[in-house]
Amino acid sequence: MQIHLYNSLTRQVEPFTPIDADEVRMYSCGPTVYNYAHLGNMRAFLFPDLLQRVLKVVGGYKVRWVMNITDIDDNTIRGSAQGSASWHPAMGEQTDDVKQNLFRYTDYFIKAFVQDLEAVGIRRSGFYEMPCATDYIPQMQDLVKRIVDAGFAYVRNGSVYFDVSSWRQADTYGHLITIDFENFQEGVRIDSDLYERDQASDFVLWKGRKPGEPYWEFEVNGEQCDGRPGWHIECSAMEAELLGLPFDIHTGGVDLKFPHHEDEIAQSKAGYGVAPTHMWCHNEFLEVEGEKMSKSLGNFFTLRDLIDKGVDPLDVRYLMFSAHFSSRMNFTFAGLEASGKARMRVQEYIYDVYEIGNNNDGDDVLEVSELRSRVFRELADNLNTARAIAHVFTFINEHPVTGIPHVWRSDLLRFFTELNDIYDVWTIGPRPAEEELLVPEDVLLMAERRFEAKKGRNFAEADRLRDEISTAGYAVKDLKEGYVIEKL
RNA sequence: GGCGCUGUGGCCGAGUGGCUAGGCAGAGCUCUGCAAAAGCUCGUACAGCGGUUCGAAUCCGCUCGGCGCCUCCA
Repeated sequence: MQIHLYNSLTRQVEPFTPIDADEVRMYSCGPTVYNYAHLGNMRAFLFPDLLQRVLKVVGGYKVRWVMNITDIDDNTIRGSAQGSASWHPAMGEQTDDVKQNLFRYTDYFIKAFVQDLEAVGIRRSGFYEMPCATDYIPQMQDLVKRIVDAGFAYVRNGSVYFDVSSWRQADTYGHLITIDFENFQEGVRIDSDLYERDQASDFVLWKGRKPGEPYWEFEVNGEQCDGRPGWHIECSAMEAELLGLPFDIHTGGVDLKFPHHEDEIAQSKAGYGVAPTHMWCHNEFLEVEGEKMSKSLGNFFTLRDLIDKGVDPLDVRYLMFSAHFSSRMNFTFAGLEASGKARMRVQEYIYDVYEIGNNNDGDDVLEVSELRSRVFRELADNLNTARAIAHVFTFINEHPVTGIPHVWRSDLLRFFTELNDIYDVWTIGPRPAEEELLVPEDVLLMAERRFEAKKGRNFAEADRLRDEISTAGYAVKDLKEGYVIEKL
């Protein structure tokens, strides 16, 4: 099915066609690993996961998906420095080797990050590669040199800066946003690193080494420039190395449009002579309880915070899919709970489908294939998950499983399997056998006594025992014959 | 200040000028000793004002509110 996507570059929805017919190449801006991923991060990573799955399942493409990990920047340096408050005992002892410290620090958060991704159904197997910036230093240095050689960068005190004003004479600077240069150049940009720049608008490609910080040797035109890569250069270099230029789709959060992505475009064009991609897809921000998520407001949540509260991370995944990725989303606990219930309703329906009896009243399977094309059409249309799932619920409402003819069964199962290749929040299989709950003896006994009391129409005693059982953490529910005990 | 986004029923959230998305909550009914669970039924909302139009949540203008980027935050 033809996929349509909103392109931030052209500001419209356009039909998507990969450059190479047999494989879509896609790059996503990943995390800086100095902390646990928060909910906003999860949204920014669930977006490309959804996208690559839709490309595979609905578009029928193979996908080569790369998401970078920024492991060298001010934050990771600060976090791994001697005496850092964010150094975790599990990282081991700090050594005298600052680079060693950096890697121990980032390794810890990379592992945590991958765990978090897996928890919300972003599988490691979905990626072609998750490159760390520090593994591609030579490629970055090569790109920096190319830009210098092309005349669009200059060295100043051991750092290398991109020369925006000379670039503007050669090409456009401001593809993704409209830059007001009058305002821009006079801007109050304070360079806290005390580096000199020709203009406030120039950005750093390579940062000269500072005492006590990790660095890599580098020489530019005879000048010694030992230091570390700037943030933007990482992506430009790794894209070229792992995907080749130009590739098909670049994703990231809206906040990265400027300066990060704009600078990426400028660097790649200046150094490689090619724009990285012609399709930029951005996800909007996540807000919490109607306000921007921030530590000071006390509404800042990592995925781990929620898991600690007993939240099923798959409910988080489902919740993120309930709104369009291009609109801001308001995270609330009520909404999370609603998502959990909605998700379970579909799950129950899937279980029920497995139990469809020999009902041969109908033979028309068209409705299932119509459901499939309706749902997939929405997903193909710029990933409209909200409308897609609405069709599923409409179907469920119109077709209670008890009235479904047996001939629909295999088609429904095939549909839900396909859908779950994208959503990945359900179990496609028969309802699991009633787990033998590890119900304590005394609860079993109380339940049995209650049942006897009930049979003897001693309802007061029955209710009293039910209260006692729920105090113990279990719920007893009556069936036509007998009862079941569930954990609360 | 510059650039841009946004305001939908109790909550979340789709909506391409005309055909009352969907979910959750809530209410009623059925079932039940009572509950729970389940099933059935029920919601005509689009910030305000004005305009364009046969017709506006949707287009235009203004007002009010919220938000983002311009600060190495997804």
